[in-house]
Amino acid sequence: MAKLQKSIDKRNALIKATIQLVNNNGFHATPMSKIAKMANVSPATIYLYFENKQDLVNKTYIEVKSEYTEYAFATYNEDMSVEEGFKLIWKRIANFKLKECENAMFLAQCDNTPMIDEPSRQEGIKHLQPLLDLWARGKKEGIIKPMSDYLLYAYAINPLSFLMISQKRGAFKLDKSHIEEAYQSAWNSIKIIK
Amino acid sequence: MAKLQKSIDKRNALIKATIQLVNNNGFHATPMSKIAKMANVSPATIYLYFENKQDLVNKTYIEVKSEYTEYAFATYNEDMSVEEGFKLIWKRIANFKLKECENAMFLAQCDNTPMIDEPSRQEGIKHLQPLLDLWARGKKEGIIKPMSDYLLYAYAINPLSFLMISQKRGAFKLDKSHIEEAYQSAWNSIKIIK
DNA sequence: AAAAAAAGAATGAACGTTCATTTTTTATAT
DNA sequence: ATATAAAAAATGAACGTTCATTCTTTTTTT
Repeated sequence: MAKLQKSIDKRNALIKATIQLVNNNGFHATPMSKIAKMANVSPATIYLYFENKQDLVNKTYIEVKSEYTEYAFATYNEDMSVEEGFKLIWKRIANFKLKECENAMFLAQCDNTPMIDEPSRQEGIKHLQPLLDLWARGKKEGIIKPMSDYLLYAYAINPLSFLMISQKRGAFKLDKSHIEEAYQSAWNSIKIIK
Repeated sequence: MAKLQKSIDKRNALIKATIQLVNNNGFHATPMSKIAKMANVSPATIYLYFENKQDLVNKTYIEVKSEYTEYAFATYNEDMSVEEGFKLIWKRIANFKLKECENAMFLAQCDNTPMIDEPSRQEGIKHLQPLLDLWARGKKEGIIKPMSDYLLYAYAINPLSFLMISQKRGAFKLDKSHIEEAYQSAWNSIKIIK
């Protein structure tokens, strides 16, 4: 395996170009030649950094996913109460989807299509563990509904992806007060109602 | 425009093949030749029924979307109470996603990628009007939170797509009791809590 | 017998990837 | 410091393949 110490820049440019082009055209309509052009690189150069197109997309996915979860959990620690912790993580995720819209869009597309191969998808899922741990604690404490994590995720987190996609399409604008309403809906859907 | 009265069968076979292949491989990895083969038809024959590949996918989307909304609203009428009406529509939608998994998966992929062109997407959205009307009524009656329809949709309906995709990937099985839990979460996220 | 539908083979363009070469960087010797 | 040789990185052009689409011919229907 070659080292390629020099050009992390070039690699980053390729990843960035991939994200933008796939977001706007989909995987099938973004040729390597366009990715190269947008990154100011020869097509052949891509193959010094990635094995092939699939590898480029897989690696891009994993990289963006890490960035996402790192941001989401950056300020969380396990001493917080369940409600407090959830609120914090949720807000960070919402914030990421607003600020890093391109990145978040790319993840959404990957998560909803067969674009990414299965091992890479699994790799991406691992990073969510702290949230699952929080939920486990919440269930034990009788604060969070004793439901499958898939259900919790579907109601607490996934709606943000839909909202972000809608916003990207220009159909609607996600502002501060929407975020607050969304949070209430998310929390109401997973908390135990006394 | 040619009539082609004879072979609605052939057209249906093409639509069905498109759905299956796009579901499993994505748009970019389903060549016309494979669609033709799966439909027992010559590649050239596709062009008697559709203008080109994009048109084939657009038409498939609109057709499946109609089927979906027709099913969703089939037993609903406007005399029902808001809660009753919502529950009914929600359950029909959930049922469709379980029974017509292939179709629902195809819609989810279309809705989350740039696969479909914008006019076709708009066309598909129109069919949801009865649900939006119901929500408008619910807001007026003080039963449903006065939020954007996008937020209501994100929490009440969209999670089902996520659950279906998870199920398709084999990660988890959506059974009767999950559906009930999901319904409660959906309703709790959009109703006004007294 | 004429018209419509379907087929298979053909076409040209686009694509992912590789190849042969050039440019840039690094290491070494003066 | 400078010149030089070796290694690494980058490139543009080229290759082989695949694909969407069309053309010509055959089959089926009217």
